[in-house]
Amino acid sequence: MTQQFWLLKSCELFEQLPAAALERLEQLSQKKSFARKELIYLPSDAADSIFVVTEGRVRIYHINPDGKEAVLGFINQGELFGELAALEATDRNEYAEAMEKTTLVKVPSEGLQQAMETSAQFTLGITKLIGLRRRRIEQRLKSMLFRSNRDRLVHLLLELAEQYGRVHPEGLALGIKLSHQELASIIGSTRETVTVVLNEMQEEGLLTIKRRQVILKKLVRMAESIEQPVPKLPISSASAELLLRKT
Amino acid sequence: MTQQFWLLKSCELFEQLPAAALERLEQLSQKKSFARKELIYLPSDAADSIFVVTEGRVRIYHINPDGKEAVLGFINQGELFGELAALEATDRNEYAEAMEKTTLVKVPSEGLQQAMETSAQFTLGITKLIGLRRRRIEQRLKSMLFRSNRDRLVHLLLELAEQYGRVHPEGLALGIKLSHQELASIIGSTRETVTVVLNEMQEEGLLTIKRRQVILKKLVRMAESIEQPVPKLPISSASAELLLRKT
DNA sequence: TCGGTATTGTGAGCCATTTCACAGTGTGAA
DNA sequence: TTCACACTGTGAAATGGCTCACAATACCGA
Repeated sequence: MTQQFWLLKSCELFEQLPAAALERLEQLSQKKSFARKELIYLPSDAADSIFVVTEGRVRIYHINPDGKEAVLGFINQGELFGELAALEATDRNEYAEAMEKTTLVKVPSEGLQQAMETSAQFTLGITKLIGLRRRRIEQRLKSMLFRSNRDRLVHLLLELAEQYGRVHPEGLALGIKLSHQELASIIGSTRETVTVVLNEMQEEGLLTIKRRQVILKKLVRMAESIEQPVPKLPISSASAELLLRKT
Repeated sequence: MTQQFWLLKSCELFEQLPAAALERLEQLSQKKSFARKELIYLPSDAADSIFVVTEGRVRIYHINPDGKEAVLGFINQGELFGELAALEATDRNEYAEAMEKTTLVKVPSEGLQQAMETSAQFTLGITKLIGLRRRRIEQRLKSMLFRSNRDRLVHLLLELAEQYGRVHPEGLALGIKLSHQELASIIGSTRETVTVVLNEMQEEGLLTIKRRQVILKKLVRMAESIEQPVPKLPISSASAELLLRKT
């Protein structure tokens, strides 16, 4: 029990809870480990808990009637998922799968609801999280609705840059490795098309791919091509400026 | 002031507030009227308030670089919109337009935030609303990702049935009139394609169109064709059963 | 280091959807 | 009732993206 205590601290959100409430929540929670590619839940499972990722990375996705996957998002260390379970007791309605060796803390909904009653700040935090993710999804829906395959890919790369961008001598490296197949299942395209488009963009000097890692070289030009603002990067503003100067 | 009092009662959500809080909120709020096709806000407007529809209907949409509209949703009497303003002070990031003569109550974010601190129940209500709408959007995204144009249209019609369905001698009539252009801008297609597909479905006896009103005749078959459950209809279960028996 | 598996590269043919252009048709306002 | 305008219908041509099939790499565990 004491070992487990403070586990939830890995997620910012829980810091807003008073110590007593946090402790009670921890006691209700349990730690779980998953191997790479192991399923955490399926659509038909009851949504009676949320999960905090203490280590690893999780992929949330749907499978449609003809077996294709549609990726809804990735959850990283320190983030939580399955949060709609905090609101209503329904089904999961989606798959969650560990992308690598992953450990989670499973927090039951009842405990969470108690916590929400305890702290308005905490509730607000949950609400903001749900709202933020809704914004992201709306953004993706918008880009799905009337954009070409290539534009959607550019869009996705910029989004990934915002979330996983790291400085690299040649540009901005994406700190997440995704196969062409995975990229395709995010933008609703096919593996082959993604291969072709990525290579086109490499020809054009917009990016390079080294050892399956994408490095964006012309952020500004890419952003302009889809008439979107250049994303805010998760790096120091000095290096950002340097990067952006290269157009 | 007294005239205005109780305006917010038109929206269920506010019933959860204690009378005092409600009264304060009403005093901060103001009633506004809009003509058909009048803009309520644009993407660059600051999101500093939410709106409750007391009369009429509102369309929420984006416009993409080449001028096409992407409809995100409709807001009916008794519902509210712009609710993400309750969480963060950012831009609207979308258009809101009155579809017909519409009156709204504009509630400033600060007042709302006060109210949220007052009542955990109220906050939970807001959160559920945001969560529900997120679910809907995810659903739409999913159907956009890997479905044909026709399937997306069927999907949309069933969704509209769920929201606006009314019993009609020949089947289930949709209580909302949308032009082919509008349908297209919801499913990310073109006006011509929607025309063709709708007529195909009419040929097949799945639906009829009378005076620009769609009447669904084979709900079950339509739902099966996209491998979705038949939607819960907003009508008495007796008439529902009768309807569904016609396959 | 080797072998097997996962991933990427590439081209030909095909098909759903878009685009464009124009002809009907309904509907509401004067 | 009439006129104008918005909406619907339709077909030909162009095309973006998908499917399929197979080759070439890269990567990882033993």
